[in-house]
Amino acid sequence: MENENQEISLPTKYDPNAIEKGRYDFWVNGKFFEAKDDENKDPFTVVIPPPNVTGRLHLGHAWDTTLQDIITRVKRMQGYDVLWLPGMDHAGIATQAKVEAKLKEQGTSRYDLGREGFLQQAWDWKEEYADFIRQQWEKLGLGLDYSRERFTLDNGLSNAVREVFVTLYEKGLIYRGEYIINWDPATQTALSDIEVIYDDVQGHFYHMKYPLVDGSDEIQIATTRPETMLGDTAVAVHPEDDRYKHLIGKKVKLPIVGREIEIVADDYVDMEFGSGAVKITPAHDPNDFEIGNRHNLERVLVMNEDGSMNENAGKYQGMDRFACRKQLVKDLQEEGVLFNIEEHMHSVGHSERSGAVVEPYLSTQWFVNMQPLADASIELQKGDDKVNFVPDRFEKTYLNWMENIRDWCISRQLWWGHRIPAWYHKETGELYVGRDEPADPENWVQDEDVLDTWFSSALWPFSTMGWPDENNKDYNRYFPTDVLVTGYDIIFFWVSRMIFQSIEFTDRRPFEDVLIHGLVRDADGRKMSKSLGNGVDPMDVIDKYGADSLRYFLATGSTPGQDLRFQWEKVEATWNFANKIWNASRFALMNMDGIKYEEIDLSGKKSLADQWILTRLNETIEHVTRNVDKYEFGEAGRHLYNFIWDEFCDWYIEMAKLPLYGEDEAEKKTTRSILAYVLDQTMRMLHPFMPFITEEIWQALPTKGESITVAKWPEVRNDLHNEQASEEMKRLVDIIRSVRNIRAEVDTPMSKQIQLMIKAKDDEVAEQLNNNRHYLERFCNPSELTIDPNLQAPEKAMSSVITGAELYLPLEGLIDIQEEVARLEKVWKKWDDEVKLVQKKLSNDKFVNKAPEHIVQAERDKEQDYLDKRDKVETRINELKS
RNA sequence: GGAGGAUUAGCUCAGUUGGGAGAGCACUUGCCUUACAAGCAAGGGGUCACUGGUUCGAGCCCAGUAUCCUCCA
Repeated sequence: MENENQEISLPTKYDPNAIEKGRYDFWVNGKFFEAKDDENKDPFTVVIPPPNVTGRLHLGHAWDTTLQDIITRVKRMQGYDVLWLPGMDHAGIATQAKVEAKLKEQGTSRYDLGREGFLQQAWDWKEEYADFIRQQWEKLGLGLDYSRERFTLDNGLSNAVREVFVTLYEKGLIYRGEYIINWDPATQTALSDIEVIYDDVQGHFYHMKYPLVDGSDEIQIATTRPETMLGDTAVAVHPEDDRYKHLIGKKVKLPIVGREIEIVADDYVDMEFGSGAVKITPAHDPNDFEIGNRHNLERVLVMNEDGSMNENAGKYQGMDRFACRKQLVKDLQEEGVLFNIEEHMHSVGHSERSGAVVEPYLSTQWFVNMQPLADASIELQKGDDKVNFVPDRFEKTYLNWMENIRDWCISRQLWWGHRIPAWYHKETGELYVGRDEPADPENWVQDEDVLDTWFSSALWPFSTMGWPDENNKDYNRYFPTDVLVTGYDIIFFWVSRMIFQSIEFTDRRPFEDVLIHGLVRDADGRKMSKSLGNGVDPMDVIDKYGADSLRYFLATGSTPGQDLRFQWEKVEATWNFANKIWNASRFALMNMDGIKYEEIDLSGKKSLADQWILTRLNETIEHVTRNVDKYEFGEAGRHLYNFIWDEFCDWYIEMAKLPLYGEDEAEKKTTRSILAYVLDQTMRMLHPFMPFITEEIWQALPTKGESITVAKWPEVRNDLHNEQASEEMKRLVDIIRSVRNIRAEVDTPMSKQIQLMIKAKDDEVAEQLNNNRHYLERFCNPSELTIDPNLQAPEKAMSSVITGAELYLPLEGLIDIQEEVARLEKVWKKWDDEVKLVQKKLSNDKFVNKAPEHIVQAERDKEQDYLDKRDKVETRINELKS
């Protein structure tokens, strides 16, 4: 007995925490999110961009995954066999840094533990944080297929990585070589080009002079990194530079060091810049390295891997690079070598991970020869099977990078990652690269380095599906994937690399579409960062306003490709929306009288409001479906918002109260049916955006099915469409608004009854209005309601003209004739302006002749309407004046 | 230096094949109407950055200018 009316005791306020609790378990236990391998359905696949196992998810993750969740939930409801594959990334440098920090706190280090011991620690870390991330996915309500969760370091993926490395090596696309790479002295590993962030830094330009060995002259050079002079092996000038032509081939004596180095000619040198002479340090600068190659220069490395100076730095050995710079500058000044220091703004590379100043450093590393792979990627974009970037402008960003591709340094001096499958023979030094270790492992030593994390991420769309086993069921069914969702900040890091690896190894694009979104910024438009302390934890937002509010805000807060500012007020506004939905449903449930799904009957005699809301529902279904298909979630969300709040709540529910509170059982049943039906359909459309509240409401409503997650996506029902009803409804709303307006004008609240007289244009309109006079009675609260085409306008009354009718509100005592005339004159002016505007258009022959027929006709209709209104207002003014 | 984005109401942003500018928040006024006062009703507020061009018609298309922001070199 108590349970029967349980819904009536629903709290008046929407409490997200109460609703969201336990719902995810219901979904996961029901296996609603698992791909079904159902041959009767088309597959639809998305792979999650695997978050780093380093820590918490941020708002960017929440945004990215919400978009994917919306896409996959819609597709699931539209009848696809959906696979949304979850997983995480081992994040080499980032994770290793965290684990090392933890070890340091414990007073130990990776060197104490050894490689095996350290890796065990890292795996423990991974397990802990993987759990943490899954909990966050749960709170966000993501419909992930956990039965297929993958990790970049698991056996299958490691296998794929090895296969790719060895194959590329065998094809000559991976090579080992000595090059200038970006060295991070803090983490002591190589970085790829895109892991270096360039910042403009206020530094100095140090001007020095090197004396010629024969003492005949000196040559001026300048540098921003004076400590590298210790490794100078030449000075270069432009071959055409008349100032220096006579010095080419001569030698200068390197100050401090005492080494004799040659003056070489190279047209790389810019004659206009500085003195026109450049010091050359092949081991510490990429351009100098190239010049060194051309002139067979010695490469003198003066730094250790930790950024301290090495034995080649002479008396500076052991000093940190920056301390050395300071001391060296002092010494050079004393010797008179360094004669000027200039303030200088220049761009300095910093490690994306550690923030340390990156050192261009000579080192032996593994590289991918990118040109052939990039060529194939560019070629792909010329065909029908290209990757569709959304918005498409990002294709240019992508292609531009591919067209200016540089070789990819893939080795990292870390322990946490895929160890490079290369071995060196202990005796002969012979190199062996293979899928398996050498047959006689005791004679070989494996390369110490691991691969760049992105090397494994690049394989994610197919390595997660069982590749390289090309007979794998998932690989055959779910690959290529349908859409990838990610931020524009990792187009180069990840999107590009997935594309070229996929082409190379599967001969297909990895995904049909790439939906690119922006960055989440703070309310002031700044990037969220640890140093600024302006980050917002999505879990805090959820705790306060619920996952549904956060998700709706993220999904509708911007347009594709644009950044998104996080504002608490907006999340709160979304909560208000959820609360509105909650209360509308509460109202419906309270008046449903326990109607069962089977009892829902839309065939009964429908009221104007019924017909209208069903028509609007159709239109909303059309708009939402179309926009969701285009990834225009903002537009889709707005259509839902407006439909639910402005139409369903503000008008339909209010109008439905008439039959619901009345006596006619048939009317009640139809109204209940329509309330249930419209809410059911609306909840389905809103579900991908706000999964929790919609499931809660849907379960409470008379609906059929186990869960809204697997309910069918709404479709337009032509049998429930009625344009005529929409027009009649519009007139009714016009009248009600006009009356409210006049009431406000004369300070007469709704509670006070007024007399309402409506002069309909003709009998037809009069009949329509009469058929719906119960609505006018409810919303206008008239003491007396007259609807008559032949109405005699009363003298003392407020009036209003709408399309097809005139309204009069005799308000003796409240009405000031002069004020009313002044008010009407404003109204007249408004209509007169409209008339002039439209007539100007219509008097333009070019418009009439060239514009489409329906546009011209619409203008003619408007002209009639405005003229009619203006004249009626004019007549009224004259009546009042006389 | 190259590429891209932004510029619309006080603030944050929509505006999708070019056909009379919208939302949320904020503001003003009136309402405790039995779903919701975190609500309801009414209202104020914009030379759509600027200058040209295309067009019968431009917030939208084209060219240029200004300011801001990103990416690449």
